[in-house]
Amino acid sequence: MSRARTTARPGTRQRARRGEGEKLREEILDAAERLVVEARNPDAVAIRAIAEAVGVTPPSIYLHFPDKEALIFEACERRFEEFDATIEAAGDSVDDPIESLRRRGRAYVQFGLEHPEAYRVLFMTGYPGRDPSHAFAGAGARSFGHLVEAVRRAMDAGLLRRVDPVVAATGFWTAVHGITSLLISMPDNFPWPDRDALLDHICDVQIRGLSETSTTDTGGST
Amino acid sequence: MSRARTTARPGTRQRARRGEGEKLREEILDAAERLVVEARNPDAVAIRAIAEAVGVTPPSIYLHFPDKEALIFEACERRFEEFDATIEAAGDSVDDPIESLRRRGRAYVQFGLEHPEAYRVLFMTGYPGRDPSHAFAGAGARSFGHLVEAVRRAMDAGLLRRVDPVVAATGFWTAVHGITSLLISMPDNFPWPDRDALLDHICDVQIRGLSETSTTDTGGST
DNA sequence: AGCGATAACCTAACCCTGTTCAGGGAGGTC
DNA sequence: GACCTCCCTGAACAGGGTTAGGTTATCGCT
Repeated sequence: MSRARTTARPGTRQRARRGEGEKLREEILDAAERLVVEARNPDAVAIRAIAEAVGVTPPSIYLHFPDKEALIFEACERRFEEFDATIEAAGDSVDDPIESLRRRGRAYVQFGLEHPEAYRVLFMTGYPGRDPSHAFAGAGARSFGHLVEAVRRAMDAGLLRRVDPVVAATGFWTAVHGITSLLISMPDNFPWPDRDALLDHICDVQIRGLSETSTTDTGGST
Repeated sequence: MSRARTTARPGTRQRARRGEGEKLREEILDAAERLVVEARNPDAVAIRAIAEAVGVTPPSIYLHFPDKEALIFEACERRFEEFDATIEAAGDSVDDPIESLRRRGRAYVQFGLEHPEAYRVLFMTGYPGRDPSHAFAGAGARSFGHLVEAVRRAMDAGLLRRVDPVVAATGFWTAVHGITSLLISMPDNFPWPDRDALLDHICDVQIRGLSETSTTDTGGST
């Protein structure tokens, strides 16, 4: 209960036994995630601070991670599985495919807002040149596949227009990402309308926009 | 045409005359914007590099900007006016309020992708504690006001459902921001569907979702 | 013309950062 | 006990943002 977690002199930590070198790796990831959450800003947490929190010297970090960016990314990436599971649970909590989609959207936003640092690192801070595609090829692709299936189920039930499910799912994703990321990155005093009303509206527009037979025939552009 | 723009020894620059101290400020902003675009990453451009590009020493920068973040933000903020004007022009290029909204959406995404660094700084990199609200209270609020009016016009023409125009405009904004920001920050090899088809779909869903009398009655969610 | 005031800028340094290189010390094996 | 190997340090490098204090050029004024 009273473990000294915030600081630890190097040497404090008990050296890992032989063959248990990976133990330090996990401790580093734990500390990194914790510090990122506390600082509410990945750039503000220093490698030295992470090392100190673990009770180890900075170079030890580089025995397990190529650079800081990879470490931070991996620390945040671990939330990805939980992210997917949370959304799936929300989606499975109801039978109606439409309501299921709505709950998925709400769960997505809620999870993002509950883990803004991880969400930011995963979805908002990719720079050209950097390539964390493995993350999106793994847990990300799986999670996206779940969304596609949810959309497809609604289509099969005749509740949504038959468009390309992948395009529809991508559009749904970008919509919920839009509000999530803006809620995270806009200044605290940004003049948002009522949040719940806005979220309801956004999900509503998605569902309506994907539904059958709207009155306005959306003709081609140009 | 052959001005040495990339480097300049301090002292190279001719000292501004009395009362023209603000000249350096503009030169700094120009250099900062140029370097950010070249580096495609705001964090990668150093104050020292900006100073050198202008032909001045680093401390001179702090005579005009409180810190690096403020400098970079202001350099990117200057695009905001142009952003608004571009969207307005696109929206005014057609009479039909619905098609006008669609063109606004497309113009928004296009502008964001043409100025990804500025877009990122303005809309994707706000951290809690940082407060650039003046930007959104100025050009941002004006631009958003234009969008609200465009939505209201479509409602007045009986083409959109009568919901709160501010909520509808906010939802529209978050939608186009969603795809814009993800196209900017996802890895280059991310498996996007066809971009044009996706953008058309997204605008389509927004329009349909805001239109009158969809078949599915979207009941309240708990 | 000369002088002081002051705006405009520079010199030098501080402290912190990510990262590297070479070395030391504990655990297990013979 | 000797040795080897894995786990980790000590010390340093190169570069970053930022600051305290000094220097220079310009301009109004006499």
